[in-house]
Amino acid sequence: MNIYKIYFNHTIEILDKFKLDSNYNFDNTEILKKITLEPPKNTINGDMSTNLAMLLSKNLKLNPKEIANKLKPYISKLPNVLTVDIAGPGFINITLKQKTWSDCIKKILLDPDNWDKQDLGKGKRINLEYISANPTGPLHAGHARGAVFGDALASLLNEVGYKVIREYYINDAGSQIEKLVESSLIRYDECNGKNIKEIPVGLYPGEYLQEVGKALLKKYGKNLKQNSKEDIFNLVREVSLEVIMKMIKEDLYKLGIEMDVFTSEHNIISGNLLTDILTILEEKNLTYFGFLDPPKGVDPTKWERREQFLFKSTVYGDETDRALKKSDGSWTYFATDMAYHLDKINRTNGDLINVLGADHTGYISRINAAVNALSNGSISIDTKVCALVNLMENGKPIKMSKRAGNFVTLSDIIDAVGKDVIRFIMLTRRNDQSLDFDFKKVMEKSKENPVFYVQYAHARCNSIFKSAEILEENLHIENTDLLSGKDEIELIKFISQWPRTLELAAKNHEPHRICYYLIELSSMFHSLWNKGKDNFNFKFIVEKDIKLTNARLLLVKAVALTIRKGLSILKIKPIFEM
RNA sequence: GCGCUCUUAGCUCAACUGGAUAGAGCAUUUGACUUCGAAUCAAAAGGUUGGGGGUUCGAGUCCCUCAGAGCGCACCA
Repeated sequence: MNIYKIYFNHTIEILDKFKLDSNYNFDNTEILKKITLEPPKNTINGDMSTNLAMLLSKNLKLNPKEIANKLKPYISKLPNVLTVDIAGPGFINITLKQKTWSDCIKKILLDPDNWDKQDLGKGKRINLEYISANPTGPLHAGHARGAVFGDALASLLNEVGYKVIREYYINDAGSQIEKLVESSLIRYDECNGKNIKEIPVGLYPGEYLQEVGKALLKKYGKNLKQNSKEDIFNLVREVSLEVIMKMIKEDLYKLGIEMDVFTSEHNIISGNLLTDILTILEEKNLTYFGFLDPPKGVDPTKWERREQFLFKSTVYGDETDRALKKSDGSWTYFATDMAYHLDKINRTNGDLINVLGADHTGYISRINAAVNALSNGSISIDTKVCALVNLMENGKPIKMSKRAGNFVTLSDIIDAVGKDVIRFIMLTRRNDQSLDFDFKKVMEKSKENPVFYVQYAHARCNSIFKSAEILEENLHIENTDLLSGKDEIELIKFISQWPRTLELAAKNHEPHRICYYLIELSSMFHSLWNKGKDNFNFKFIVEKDIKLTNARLLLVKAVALTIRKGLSILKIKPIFEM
């Protein structure tokens, strides 16, 4: 039950009626795209506001206010309208009867699980690829943001009716895997009692690889190296990946994340997909052997002009064409990634979303071109970029150096502050803005810490039920029209905006909106709570008035319910007692 | 050098994707606990949305330009 949607639909009906009645002849397809019905930013402008008159003014060549006046009678006739005002440059502001709002609480509580359900996705499938960290070591702090962002987005899209596939791409091919194998072998020797001294530069020095060494020793004993070179490589590769992916999965699990699909780059390469993309591209005449211009900034002495096998990504807006094969004839990373995207397209039969780190922004346009070419433009891909996270300790940045080995792992952070705190804080900024994560601040029990602030509001709700000595679920859903205080009604209006917030967050792929909504809802609730301190009449529990108390407790219940809904999308546990 | 992403109050950030007087929190000043949890609340003050142009009924949001920050820039992954 999205009340704003209901009146939005009324507005569209009015447009049709108005067109008919007034004999105006105009094409309203543009207007239908731009028409809005929103809660105004400032509450003095009523409950809902539409820009319809302003949009019509272009077509009718009339002053928007004049049109608004003509529309006014139509809107006044809509159900439960108290007043219609024309304001500013031509906004039509609607105020509904108070009872409409108090009735909302009734509707919400009569169907608490489903009142906010909306089927935007209509069961459509979406493939959401996120994290996809290289399988060469455990996840570190920087991975947390993309992980949480992707996971919250998946959860959010599921909530509004999409069928989301949570996918992780394992980059288990290429030179970094060769280095991993080499590094693992050193650790194997170490476990075998050999003194290994320092790990050579360029290899992976992390001690976590000792786990791989141990696993190798356990599985193959002391004679692993008697196998052929190729066999050793494959055996070590397999065990290394197994051990490290297990670490990664465990860390993700600790963060509340379970992926649906893990796809291996290695498998993509050994399958038929690369010949498939070649067939598609060649059919469209999108490949050629040729030369690329040197990029402007590159040192000319280092530039070597050579012929390459290229994909015409410029056809789809990329800045330059991209190489598909290396000079030794093997496929480039981009080519296999293209094949991987074809794989996703085939399996998903729906749109794609990629969540990347900020250091991969330069990669987006070529992937867009690839998806466009491979799907004939029928599949859309949205790439969300997560900006940097600055780890701080009490306002000062924590210096990390991979070489010195003192980088903070994801597991460290989870152990330090808990998964719920990480999940919330990582979403308190838009994804494309960099974010400070301060270990001290996120653990603070004060308003400065938004997780605490929201949880505290929820705990307070619960505390009221305890004081009233009634269980939330035993409240009778009646007398809601006793909710008549200005702040009570404002709070109800804000709760009524919840489905709208969900919709906006889902459509724009912006889960941070959920966090901001919850913070504001909590703020309104805390405020109302304190009203009762200034004035006895505003307390939720009014000793001598059971009916009024019941009505107010229903409002509190709706607040608690909405906080829980929001948190559950973020996969955060609500706290009932601090 | 080229491209992408950014720049909003002293600080950290929002702003319903083009809407009305740009909103919060910190910090500052001042108030509210014999009463449902003061871990909270109320109020004041704080702005030429980096500068300059343009598009239109209307711009933080779109276009151009300049300045600054971050990231990326032929076979790596």
